[in-house]
Amino acid sequence: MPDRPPTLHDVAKHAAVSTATVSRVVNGGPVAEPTARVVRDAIRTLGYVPNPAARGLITGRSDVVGVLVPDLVGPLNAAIARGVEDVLEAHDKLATIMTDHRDEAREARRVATLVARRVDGLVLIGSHLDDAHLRDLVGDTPVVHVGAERPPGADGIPEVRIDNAAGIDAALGHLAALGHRDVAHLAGPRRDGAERRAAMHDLAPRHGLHLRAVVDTDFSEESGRAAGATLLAEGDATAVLCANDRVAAGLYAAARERGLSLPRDLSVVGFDDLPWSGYLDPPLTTVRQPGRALGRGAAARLFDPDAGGELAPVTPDLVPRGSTAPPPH
Amino acid sequence: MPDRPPTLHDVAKHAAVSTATVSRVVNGGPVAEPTARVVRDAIRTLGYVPNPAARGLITGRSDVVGVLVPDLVGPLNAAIARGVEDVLEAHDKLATIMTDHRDEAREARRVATLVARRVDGLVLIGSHLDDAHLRDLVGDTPVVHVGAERPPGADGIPEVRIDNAAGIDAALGHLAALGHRDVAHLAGPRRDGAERRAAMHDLAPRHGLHLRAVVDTDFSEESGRAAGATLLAEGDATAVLCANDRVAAGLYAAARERGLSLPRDLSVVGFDDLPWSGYLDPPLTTVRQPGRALGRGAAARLFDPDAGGELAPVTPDLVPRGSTAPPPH
DNA sequence: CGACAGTTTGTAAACGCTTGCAGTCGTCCC
DNA sequence: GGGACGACTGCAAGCGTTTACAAACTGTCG
Repeated sequence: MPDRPPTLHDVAKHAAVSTATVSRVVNGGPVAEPTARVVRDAIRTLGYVPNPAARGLITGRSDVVGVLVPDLVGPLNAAIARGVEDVLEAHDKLATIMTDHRDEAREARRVATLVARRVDGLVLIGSHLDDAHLRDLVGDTPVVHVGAERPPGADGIPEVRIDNAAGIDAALGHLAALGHRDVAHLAGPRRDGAERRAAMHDLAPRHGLHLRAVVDTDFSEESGRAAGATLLAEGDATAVLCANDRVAAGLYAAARERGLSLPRDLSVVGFDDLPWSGYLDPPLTTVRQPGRALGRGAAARLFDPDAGGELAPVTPDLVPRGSTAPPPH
Repeated sequence: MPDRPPTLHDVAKHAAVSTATVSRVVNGGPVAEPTARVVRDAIRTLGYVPNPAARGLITGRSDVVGVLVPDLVGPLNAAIARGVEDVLEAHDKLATIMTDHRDEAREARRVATLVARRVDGLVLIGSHLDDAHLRDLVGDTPVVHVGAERPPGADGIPEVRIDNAAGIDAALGHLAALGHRDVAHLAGPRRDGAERRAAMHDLAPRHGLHLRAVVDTDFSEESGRAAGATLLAEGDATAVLCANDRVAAGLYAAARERGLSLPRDLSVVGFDDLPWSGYLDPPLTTVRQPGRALGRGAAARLFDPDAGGELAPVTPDLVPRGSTAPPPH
């Protein structure tokens, strides 16, 4: 191994040409074939590898994009990161992943670090930062949000989201196919909750389903248990579509308390596909957040010049497991 | 936002000093307080942020370390990455995480990419590369392995591993405390398997436990089922310590087939704490791989100048769950 | 045969920063 | 009072690239 990695100069000297020529060979500039051959040989024998830092100094691009992930424990965020990496790899760029931005200040600091490093773009997953602050931090570095719960009208920074309606649609189709006619919904708050609820109202009829009841939750398991108890007391739905998996877990508890057996007496569908959803008893049929596709979409957005606003939402898919079955009777 | 981020020159002009002085202020060189104040003000009003690429060109350091992770799906690798990040953050460095190096060629390419970027160090998790090839790729970039299954004697590149004996010791202590006297072991292959098996032989007596049987597996669930069936046929142990969680899951199956109820008839302990281990029925008591500590150890190693070889192994901890209970009778 | 377009190559000036060296002061000591 | 010494500061030379710009050819065409 060379003590000091070879530089453009070394190659130039070795090939008896100017550094400009070597640079052109490396970056595909106009250079006569014989010369190019000599240079390529020199590069090979010296084991020359361009130093991206120097190039970046001039071009202004670092070929790195920063990814901020709240955590990597669940498969969803990991999958998103993975999707981002997919497209970065295709563009010969690198991802710098930072995790665990617990609070806004911490996250802001990290964004600043990344911007200082002149990243070519930023993918923010589940960000806390409001648009104004963010804009201020990043200057004109391209940014994309993934799955941040932001107000619907927040403009400026593009965002990749899933198509909640499509997810609900898939779940309803599944239930209809099993023979259900009467469904209920444990709804959630904020934007995702609202969209899912709206989709229930819109789409249930199209599957020939009757939406018998909607009870609110705050997305937590406990609220799911409480809302589930309320729902089950009415007892005229054979299937419940939950706003997320946590709520579904709460509904499991409520059903157990009532002495119901799942999925014999009641079918349950979740939303998100959390890591443990497949290990519930019975394993939860749920709508999976398509993490990798989300990540791909976000990264693609970074390179696409076309203007801001919303991106085409990504379609989630249904994961049929043991919590759904034909209705009783 | 400025069209072009301010440079050292801009600050120097604004503060009426030379760029050298500004640089010294930024990096804590010797500069008189009044001057420093003026410069600091200029930096603040201009919003100057040093460009690490330029610095790196000169100093040779990029303040980035590369982390190669096979995947981010399980909590273990994510935790390792997190641990690495912990210590990097303390050193004002950044982690560049690349995932999914499925095969050796792909991994080699990624290592090369990272080295070309002049990373300050490399943390390789579960690497496929053999030492010679790796050495060749990285030149004198510091490298640390985490949890690679390499031959025990492989020298040169430091490696962080867990203390398998300590893990076994904790598990045995747990079983002894519950009142068990007769234990068995479903052993695994390779280095980890061998160490765990050796620890069983060494340590069981010290806990007053009698190691009644050892059956081999290949770390797979199916081999665990088969080996488990063999083991249960003998039936003189009240607790089985499995080489890993997969094997333990196999043993669950074997026990079920035999009509045994866990943990009433048999206590089972796993090793690794896979994502689903807590969702088995009963939830598996297991020895958890301390991912974050592993990551911390690895990263710390990167900065420590002290010489190669093995690192102090990291102690795993026991996660008591539902698969262990006092022995029957 | 000279001008002209094209092609290929080299020259040199950036890019934003660090750092060895040398200069400029003001002090201290004998 | 003069030299030595320190403490600051500026000058300028890099670091490894890219990239206008210009130079040097090769043919081509009139």
